[in-house]
Amino acid sequence: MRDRQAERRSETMGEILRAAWQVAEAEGIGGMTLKGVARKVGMQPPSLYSYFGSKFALYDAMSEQGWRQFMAARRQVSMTGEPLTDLKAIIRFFLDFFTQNPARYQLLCQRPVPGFEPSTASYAVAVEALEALRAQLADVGIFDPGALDLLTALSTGLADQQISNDPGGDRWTRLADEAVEMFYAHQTHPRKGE
Amino acid sequence: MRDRQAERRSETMGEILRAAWQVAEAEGIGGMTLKGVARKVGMQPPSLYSYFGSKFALYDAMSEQGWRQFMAARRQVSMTGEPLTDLKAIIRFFLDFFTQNPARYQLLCQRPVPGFEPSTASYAVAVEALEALRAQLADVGIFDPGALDLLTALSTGLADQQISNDPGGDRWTRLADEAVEMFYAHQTHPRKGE
DNA sequence: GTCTATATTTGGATAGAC
DNA sequence: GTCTATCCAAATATAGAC
Repeated sequence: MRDRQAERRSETMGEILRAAWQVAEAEGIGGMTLKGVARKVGMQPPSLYSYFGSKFALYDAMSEQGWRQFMAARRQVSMTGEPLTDLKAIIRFFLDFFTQNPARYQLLCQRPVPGFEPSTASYAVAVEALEALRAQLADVGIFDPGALDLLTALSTGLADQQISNDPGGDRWTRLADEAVEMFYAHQTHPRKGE
Repeated sequence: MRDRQAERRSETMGEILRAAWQVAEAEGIGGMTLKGVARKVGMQPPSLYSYFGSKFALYDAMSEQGWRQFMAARRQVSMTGEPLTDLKAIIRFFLDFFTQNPARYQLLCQRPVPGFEPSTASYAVAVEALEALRAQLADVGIFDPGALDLLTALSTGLADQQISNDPGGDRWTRLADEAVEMFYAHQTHPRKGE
């Protein structure tokens, strides 16, 4: 038999999370307040404590949800089977996903809230996302861990610059394909020892 | 005749700034409080207002000072005259300068404090730093504005990943030379139309 | 489960004495 | 120029009624 009680509860938690993201987007992740979230969801601030034990717990749930959404959306990116093309698609997706929502980038990829660190559960999903990128790289024949680190630096760097210095624009995101080509060429045709 | 009054004053401002950086380093840039700064400098919080009109004004002074220190330290980097070698040195310097002090990176390269934006004076120094990098690129024969953006993304990406995911280590900073080689090779030997 | 009321803390900022 | 005292606002969190 269905547990309507539990369904309702998780539904409300979803509403709160959605409201939290909206507030974070508008005020910055550090500027998000329980008052703002409560108002957006039509509650009084104390009521939120029935669902999340603290503000940090809410941050944590947002973090985990963010990475789950990342993975879910990532699976929707259509792959062609051509390695370089697919790698480009993944990186473009990464940039879209995060530049589209700077608060998400801050919470998931940085340490914007003094004192807050994601729980192990939330961290695990992030690791999963990194592992997916590693697998993608392996598909195109790149196995060097340093290459993976270089690619994450390149990706987050583009996202970060885009968000910080040209919000809403495409000054950096439009360099995505070129960046991947540069990266790919470097990994597959190293200058050293050739 | 020397204005001892003014000298004393600017000296004290320097002390406050130094204390502010220490607090920011310890608590995160967003966790910096006037109380903490005052205690570190041996004052009561209200006394700070004789020197800085608000917390944001203090942030702004820190930002400007940070970029000035960046430029000053940058000038000390010894140049060989060999384009690629010198570019590597600049980027290594950039990474050292910022990973050495994450709070500095946050304040100077990101938007970590909701509501705070650097004043035009402070921003001007940042622009100067970017201009210096542009000139450096021109020296090695690279004039494409997109290339400059790509290099800033690469640099900040390495710094960001280093600070966020391996603080105190060198997992990303050690990739600096390789990153510059990759970048340089890409700019000087483009695949397209060759 | 949600509310009102309130506790608690904290931090930025001002007033005015010295 | 620095202090004490204080204000004000905001935000997290708890207690207890309904």
